[in-house]
Amino acid sequence: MRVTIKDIAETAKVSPSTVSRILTGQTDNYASKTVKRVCRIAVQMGYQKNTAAAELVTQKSNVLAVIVSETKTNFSEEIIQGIHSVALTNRLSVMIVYAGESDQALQHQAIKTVIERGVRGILLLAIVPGEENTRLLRSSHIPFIFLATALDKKDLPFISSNDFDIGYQAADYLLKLGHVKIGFAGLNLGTYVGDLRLRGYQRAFQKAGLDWRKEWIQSGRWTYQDGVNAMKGWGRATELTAIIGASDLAAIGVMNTALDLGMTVPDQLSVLGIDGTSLCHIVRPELTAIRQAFYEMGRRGVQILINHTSIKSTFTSFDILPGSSVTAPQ
Amino acid sequence: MRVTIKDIAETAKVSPSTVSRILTGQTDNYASKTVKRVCRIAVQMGYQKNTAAAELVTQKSNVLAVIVSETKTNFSEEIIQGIHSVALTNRLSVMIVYAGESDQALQHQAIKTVIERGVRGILLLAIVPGEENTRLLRSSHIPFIFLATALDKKDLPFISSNDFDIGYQAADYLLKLGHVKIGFAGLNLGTYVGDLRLRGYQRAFQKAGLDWRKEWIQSGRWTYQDGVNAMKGWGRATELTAIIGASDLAAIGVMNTALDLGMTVPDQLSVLGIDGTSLCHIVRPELTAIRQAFYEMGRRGVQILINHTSIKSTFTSFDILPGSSVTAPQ
DNA sequence: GACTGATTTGCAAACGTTTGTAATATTGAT
DNA sequence: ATCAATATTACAAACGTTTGCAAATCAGTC
Repeated sequence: MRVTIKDIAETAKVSPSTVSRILTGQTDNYASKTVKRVCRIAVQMGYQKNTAAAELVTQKSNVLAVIVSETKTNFSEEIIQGIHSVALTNRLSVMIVYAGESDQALQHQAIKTVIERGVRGILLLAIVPGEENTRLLRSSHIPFIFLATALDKKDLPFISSNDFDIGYQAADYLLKLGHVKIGFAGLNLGTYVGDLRLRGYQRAFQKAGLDWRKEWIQSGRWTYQDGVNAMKGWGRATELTAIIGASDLAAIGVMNTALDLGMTVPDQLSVLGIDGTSLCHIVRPELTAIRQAFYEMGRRGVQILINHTSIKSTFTSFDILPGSSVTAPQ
Repeated sequence: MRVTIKDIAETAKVSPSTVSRILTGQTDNYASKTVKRVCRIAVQMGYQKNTAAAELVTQKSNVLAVIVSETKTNFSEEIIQGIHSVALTNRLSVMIVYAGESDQALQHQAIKTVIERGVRGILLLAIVPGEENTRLLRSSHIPFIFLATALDKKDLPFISSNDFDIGYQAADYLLKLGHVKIGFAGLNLGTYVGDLRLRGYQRAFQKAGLDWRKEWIQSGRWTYQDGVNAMKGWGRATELTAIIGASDLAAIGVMNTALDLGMTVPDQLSVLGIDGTSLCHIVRPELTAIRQAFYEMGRRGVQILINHTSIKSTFTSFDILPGSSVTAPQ
């Protein structure tokens, strides 16, 4: 029912190939009056290109796929905005597919869907792939890159912060302020990222010639609730004078719970977040945090995928987002 | 270079049509040993269906398009999750395209993109379309529906809350608690939604036999900053005893600013949000809010689009999300 | 008016799948 | 062995676009 290139060709008294070339902008070899007429008729008839047909014959698509984990962190949005910004200037569409965080079946489904669509590139957000899904990605010969999560396997390309450095800098920042008993809440231990951040934290203590204790580390899965639980566990009378939240949400969980327990932040307890998302500004006191370059991750990810250079892992930088939740120990 | 249905057909010594039918699950009319063999070979050869080709011939796609406004509200995520949940069970993919909030050119671009892709349905999030884009949508004959924003034009289908009722209930809730001087911050006046909420607010006053004053209404664009500005404008010595934020963010802006001014919430000033997103839980005091059924909007939107019944506007219900930011006047 | 060269346009194949219809193979009864 | 009925598979067209190459048209020159 839709009007096709053929219909236009007929009413314009030219061949379909002429219409096609004109509509795709190859107007150089055409008389300008033909170009005008064809364009006018196309608009008049309400022509809409059939992308499926075009992609079929050209064997390529203008869609970027983003596979997002369901995880309840909140930085995805920022990354996706970065992705969109570059996609827009390159006339690429973005298709977003959700996959469970570690549900390999859902992941598989998502990856398969986008491969079958022959997308131009695949960006995987905060996703840790299993063996089989790694194979699937590779076999597709579609460029792909992982964002916001470093990976164990050295041959999978990713863009993320250096998590060891994050752990190190977070601890170092507090140590330099004079804190010596520093908690770490909500870390997902057992994951590559979680373990790295912890090692960075430990290294900072080592460099400072100080000891850390096991009970200062409360693991979890980066969530608000993990922060709440950690703080409840330590309790009001804790020896800790500063706490690092493994994510902004975890940090806010810690902070709110501390406040609920009747403690003051930052005077009695300093709280430092990791991520530096917009949440930091809307809580009181404003959260001081290690700010990751999420927007930049998204931008760079797309750029790497569409430049046909080799796809290699890189780190984005991070800095301190100043707030009011951290101070020197009183 | 990718392995096609033909390749499978050759190695399996059957015709392409056999392979196609088997791979699409029409196994009823095939000998089970053929089915087994074909499936095995397909997997072995690493076959991935070419969706573009399939969509071209079947003339339909399994993609739902979501057009999202860039606006800095934060409920989109919840709606999108609702959309995904229904999409998943119906084996539909979701393509998300960003468009400016009221930039008609960007909107046009986004709509055109998804139409050209022949998507199965279009969901427009918090978008107010212009004349031309309305025509474009209509002419495509693709089912579409607007979410989270009611529309002036009676013939455009939407799913949203009844904004008049929201304004009414928000004011009524505070009036019933005994407040009589109630502010309203961040409303985007001049938009259909903003005006409706204000009229609801006014009606509640009227019903209570009370008067409201113009300077109690501070317009804006639903943002955090608008809340901040409104509260700064009223100042510490305001006569107001309660304030409605036009969005959660606006309410939080009001609340934080009030706290920064040295006021206490809710004792000196009650603050009520509109939306009821997850933000309400992470601020202190927890924000009491009118909670809209965003997840439900997403779910219902998809259901309406894929059931081939007529697409009509409906309202979703809302309720009060209890928090600690509202109390009776002291 | 024929020839040249440049400009403009058309032909036809191809992309990989689906599907209506036709063809073939199989089975069981005679 | 023959036949009918059924179970299984193959043929071929179609979807709407792009694109290499060939064809047609045109302007200018002799």
